Amino acid sequence: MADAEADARTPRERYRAQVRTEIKGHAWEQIATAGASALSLNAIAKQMGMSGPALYRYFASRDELITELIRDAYRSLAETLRTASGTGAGLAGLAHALRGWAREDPQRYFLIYGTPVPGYHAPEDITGIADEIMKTLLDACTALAPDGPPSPFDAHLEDHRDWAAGHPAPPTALHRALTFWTRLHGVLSLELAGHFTNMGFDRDLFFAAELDDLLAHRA
Amino acid sequence: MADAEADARTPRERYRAQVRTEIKGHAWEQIATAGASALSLNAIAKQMGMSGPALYRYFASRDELITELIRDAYRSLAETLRTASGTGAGLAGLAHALRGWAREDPQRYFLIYGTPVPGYHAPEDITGIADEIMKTLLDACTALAPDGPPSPFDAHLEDHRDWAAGHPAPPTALHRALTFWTRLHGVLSLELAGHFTNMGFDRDLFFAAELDDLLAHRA
DNA sequence: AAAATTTAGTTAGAGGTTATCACGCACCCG
DNA sequence: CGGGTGCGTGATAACCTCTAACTAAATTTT
Repeated sequence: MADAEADARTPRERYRAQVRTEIKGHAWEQIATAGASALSLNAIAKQMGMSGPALYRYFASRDELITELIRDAYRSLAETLRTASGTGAGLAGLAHALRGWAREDPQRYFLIYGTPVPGYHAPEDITGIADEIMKTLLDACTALAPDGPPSPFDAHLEDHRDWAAGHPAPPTALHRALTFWTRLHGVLSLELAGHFTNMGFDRDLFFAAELDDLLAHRA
Repeated sequence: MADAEADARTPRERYRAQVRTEIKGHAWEQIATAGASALSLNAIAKQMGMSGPALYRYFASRDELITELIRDAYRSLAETLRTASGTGAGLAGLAHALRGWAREDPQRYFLIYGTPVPGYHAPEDITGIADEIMKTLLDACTALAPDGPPSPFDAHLEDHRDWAAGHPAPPTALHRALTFWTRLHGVLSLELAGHFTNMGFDRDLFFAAELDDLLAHRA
């Protein structure tokens, strides 16, 4: 969890960066145990032994802190997937990396893919990270041999591939990337939210089955 | 939106029920426009022209109000699906009913399937409604002809079918019900959260494609 | 080195929230 | 028509975010 802003020039900046990451550490702890809506700047300050308003030297508002956490979550996910992509394990490797990352801290996953708050819009640079995530996903999908003729929806995607940001993936790969995303999110999100808890079946097996179907896609 | 508790015996109970539903009405309004975490009892009271603590005559706490809203959301979804099931449109009908219901009020959908708050556990009777939803889903899946030999995961489900609550669905139907749920939730959840907004493709077409794949499932 | 500036942290306070309490008043039932 | 029941009130406590004014310390400039 080495923070990028830990190595700064002047001692002042070093200290400032260190306090910022310590604040974020306590914030993550609170989020993991009580959810993002229960995050309290006051409580964080108390934990750090200083009084409330001091935190406003480091984050302009509660929303800015949360935005920063969202940014870090995106960065962490992007790095996890990039690493998994580097091992050459393909789409399946990406899937298991995603699931591992999500189960490691469910609330972090929900910070990205959970209930949206109606007013909120993520800052521009975050969509950049999201694009990188999509890129590694598209890479893995392109690596798979195209299996069968493009479906009608594949053709539609071919005509609306702006979101691929110039990635040279064939239309079937575009489609597979999309379904990879939505299907795994479907399983994962319900699993993490505890909707499977009294259902008795094996979550690992179900995820694996869903992944298999995703990989063994015929035309 | 006729509430079940609207027709009560004594005038007192009638009035009480009416006020309760009016409170819930304002609550839904707030949730739709600002999300559940921004729901404020105080604001509701102000809207209704009475002062804060009065609402505690009708709901013991903010949590109890939200729980009641969740209950109503489940009931509404169950009824919607039951109705769709009655029209004989099959699984596809259920899918479109689900999507229509979700898009009608995204925050209501997320109240059920969105980010879980770590401490919270839904009361017993809500799981009963969830069971009914699963039942109508299993009915529709059973109505479809079983297509091919059961997969290994189908076999696993056959051994862990407690969640089906005695429903006589064949294992392939159990599996299809599960994937229907998770896959459509995956698409729907990301769509409602706005993750598709700048991607250019047609959400209706994508949903239809995902549904087609779900229905045309080979072995 | 001393002075000036920047920055961290403090307390006080405004305005918001949930929730409890004690009280008055009105309604409904016997 | 009297008396219990229940509704709504204001006051209050304990939180919350966030602003403002001030102190003290560290850094930078002269």
